[in-house]
Amino acid sequence: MTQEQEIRVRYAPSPTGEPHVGNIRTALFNWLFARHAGGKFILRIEDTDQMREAAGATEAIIESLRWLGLQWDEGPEVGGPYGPYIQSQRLPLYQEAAQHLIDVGNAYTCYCTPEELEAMRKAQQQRREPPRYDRRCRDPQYRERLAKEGRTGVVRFKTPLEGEPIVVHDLVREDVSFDPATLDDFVLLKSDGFPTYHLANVVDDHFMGISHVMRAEEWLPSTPRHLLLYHALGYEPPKFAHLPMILGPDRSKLSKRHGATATLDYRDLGFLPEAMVNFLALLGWSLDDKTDIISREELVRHFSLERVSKSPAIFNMEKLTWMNGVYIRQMPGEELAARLAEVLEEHVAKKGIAVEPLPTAEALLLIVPLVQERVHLLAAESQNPKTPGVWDLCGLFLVGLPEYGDPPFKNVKLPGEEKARALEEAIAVLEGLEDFSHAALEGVLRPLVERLGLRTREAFMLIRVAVTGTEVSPPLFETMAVLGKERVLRRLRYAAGLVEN
RNA sequence: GGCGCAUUCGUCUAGCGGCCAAGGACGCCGCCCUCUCAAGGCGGAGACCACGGGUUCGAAUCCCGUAUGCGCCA
Repeated sequence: MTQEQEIRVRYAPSPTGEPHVGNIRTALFNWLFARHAGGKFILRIEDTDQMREAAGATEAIIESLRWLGLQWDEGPEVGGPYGPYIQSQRLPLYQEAAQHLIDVGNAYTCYCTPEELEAMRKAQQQRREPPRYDRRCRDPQYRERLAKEGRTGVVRFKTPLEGEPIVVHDLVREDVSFDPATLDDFVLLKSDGFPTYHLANVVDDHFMGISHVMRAEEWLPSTPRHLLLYHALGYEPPKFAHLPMILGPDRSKLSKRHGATATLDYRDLGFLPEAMVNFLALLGWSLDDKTDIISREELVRHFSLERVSKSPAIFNMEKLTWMNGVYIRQMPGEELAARLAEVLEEHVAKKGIAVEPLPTAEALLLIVPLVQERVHLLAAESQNPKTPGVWDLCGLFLVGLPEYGDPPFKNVKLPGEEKARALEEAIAVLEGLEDFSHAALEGVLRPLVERLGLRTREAFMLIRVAVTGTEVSPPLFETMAVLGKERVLRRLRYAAGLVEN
């Protein structure tokens, strides 16, 4: 009974929309568990709810998994020995199972109409009874009378009316017991011949040889039904682990209201898959008391269900953003340059901005040292001033003249004539400068500031705004060096003109 | 309403009976570095471990209630 069994786990989403981060976290844990144990990770599409199916959802699921690098060993697109891996293509299996249960007396056809069920429910509520199916179609005579009216029915499971508590041996929550008397005769097959989740997942998990079912905690209450089904069908049940949910900031189940929730939204916001995996792994699992940055390989090496926490977690975007910055800073310069180039190219094309050096990876390589530790998100623009977008950081290196504020030197606390004089002096000094390296620039500008009797802080802010258009930029001399003599002088002259007015 | 799960700083968490007058991280505040921002360094505020009872020489850790939150059923 407890013979060595291959570890086979599955991620079984319904294609009802783009998978949100809580959903994909379940996929991650399954993937980590499989990789850790050297087992198989299977993708199965549970598309038996025709009403809720959304166009493109399966593609979004696949894209999300691919983005995060969660490769599946069996499933759509890759096949496998237990296919098909799409439930709507496995209908005969469920119908056979349902028929078998009818044959052995563990299920029956129920011909009650939705209206009758609704009326039943209302009556129960008035009598302050728990609303559930009253099993009237268990009576063969009653049932057959309805059948003669030509009604189509559903197949219901014959739940034991009483008995020993059903105990779920959950790998995360220990033993959880349920009183069978609280369960009703749930539906196995709907009138359209499609199975319910309960039947389909039990049948599939059995035939696909799933050893461990790891799913969100919301499924825990239906697990006793599944156990009953396993036994009635003569299947050996898998081991169960119910994972804590991920909640929105208001502590309710994550939903569209909470802003970005779809996994792919995070890609579009400029998050790296490595950071996402790291962050998601730590939402409900931890290695020890100090590890926050952990590679995919280390996660695989250390992942275990014992260290999965029981309580739900709130998705904290600020921490994710910080973590993303950590990964960006760790990135090799060439790689960052290529990623920045990608983002900038698209942005420039979309906005129709004229750029002087084209944002190629090669051109960006010069800029990378100046922006790497300032980039938190690989997206062109950002709503948050604390985490500027790539364009905000790099744009000034790519345009002929930057955009100046209005008024341009609002926060430079120097009288107008002082500004003009300082800029003219700077232009004069720089015109004569052959070597435009940052060291050389510093070598002439610091003495200049001293000669003019200005405070370095104010003087350099003046030049910064003149050269970059903004009060926040990478270090001045490095920035000027990258821009080059010609562009720096052009900007200084333009800015001097602005001051005159 | 019934059933179930959960409950340690704002957030993610460490803690599986004494090492905890509770540790780390994000965020926040201050200082340092400094031409601005960022990064980095240092420091700080922040959790009577939901509450109430037990058990024990000793409880955040075990047990029982209560409360709250969440989920499932319809």
